[in-house]
Amino acid sequence: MTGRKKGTERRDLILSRASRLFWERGYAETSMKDIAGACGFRPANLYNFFESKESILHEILLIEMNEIVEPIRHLREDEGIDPVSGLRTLIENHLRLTLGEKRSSKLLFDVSLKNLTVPHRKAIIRLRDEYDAIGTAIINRGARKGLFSPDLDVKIAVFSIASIIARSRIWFSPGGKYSVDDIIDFVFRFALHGLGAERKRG
Amino acid sequence: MTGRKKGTERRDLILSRASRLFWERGYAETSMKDIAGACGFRPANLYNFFESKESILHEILLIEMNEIVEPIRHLREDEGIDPVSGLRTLIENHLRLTLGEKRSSKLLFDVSLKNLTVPHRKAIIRLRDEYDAIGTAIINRGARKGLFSPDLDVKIAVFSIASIIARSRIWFSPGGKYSVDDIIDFVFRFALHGLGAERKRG
DNA sequence: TATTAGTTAATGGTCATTCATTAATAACAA
DNA sequence: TTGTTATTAATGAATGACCATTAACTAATA
Repeated sequence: MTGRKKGTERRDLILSRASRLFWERGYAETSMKDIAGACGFRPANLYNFFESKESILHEILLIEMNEIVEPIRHLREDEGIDPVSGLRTLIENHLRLTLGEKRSSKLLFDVSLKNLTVPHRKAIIRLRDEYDAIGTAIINRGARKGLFSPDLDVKIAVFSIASIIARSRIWFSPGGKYSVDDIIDFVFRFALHGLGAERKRG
Repeated sequence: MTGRKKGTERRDLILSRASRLFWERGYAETSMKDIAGACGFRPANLYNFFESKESILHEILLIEMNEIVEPIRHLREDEGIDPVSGLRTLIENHLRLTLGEKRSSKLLFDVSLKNLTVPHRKAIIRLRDEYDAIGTAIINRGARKGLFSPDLDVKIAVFSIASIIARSRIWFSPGGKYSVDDIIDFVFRFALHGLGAERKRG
């Protein structure tokens, strides 16, 4: 009666179901039994595909962090791109991923880093630092061009914008008053003005 | 050999030590043994002062949420107060509490609501809603007076500002490059401009 | 035949909580 | 002041549940 599927297929299934559970309930509150159950098999079988619970978390964070960073990586060095539309791209990409299918009310990234082993944690933090560097580069370029306020601390600005986005998970309810595009428009305008850009209408 | 202290004194000790642990490690990652150990006695003794682990969490959240809301409660109705300085007061009070002594890298509020029983959760959410209502009132008043942009969604604006503050816990490091006052100044300016206030220097 | 998805059962651990008990203090009576 | 009782801080030990992980095994497939 035991069916069989290809290996990578099973890995993907586990990652996807575990991701959903981690986001919904949190890492500590999700058991291997829960994950196995959501996949339709027994806990022990998970160990045929992953070393440990922690390694599942690590792989999920790695994948999702890469999804955030990869589409905007080119914005870091490219001097030709308008800083304002660079900012818009960063915000839009990050928000679409944050409020997309896997929507939930928890903050997996913020909270679960401590559950990782040191090398695993370093790998995730490297990506987070890259995100920060991209945002910093865009804003610095804008400030140099006189588009943004010159005396604003850029590091805190990037943290602030990322915070609004990351935490939108908590209060956003799909099908509610606001669409994802509404949020994108708002956050873009809020950030743009926050950075000191001129307003079109006084 | 068993010493004795007054009851409320012990309750306060437990709340203070548990709060620190919850903020540092998270609720699920903190055991009753940990809390008892931090207080200098055995787990069983905790049940002489609290009904359960969950009730400890609830009381902590209630106290700390009240600390945030109480000092700004009067701003909700008071029409006489300048909206800009009202905004400043809200941000400053919230940030000082967020980055104060109990500084840590976790987001207790955001994450641990699910660990509460329904009535306990409702009590906390009522306070969170009150916070939102205060912020909304201030910004609405400012928009009516022409100080802030008239076509900005006020609800999302309040969420955004609160998100920057709540999440500053994660990246702020005391004794580092920035002081708490630096952060307050930044967030105030960022929010003020984000809301569409005129800038002093173009 | 070799591989591997999947199983059951067991291991050792931790967890929150309860119970019965001890001992120190407070409250009160004589 | 002394003796008595009630209260309560604090304990050790036990309970039952759940946890991540391992080992030994089965069965389908390539």
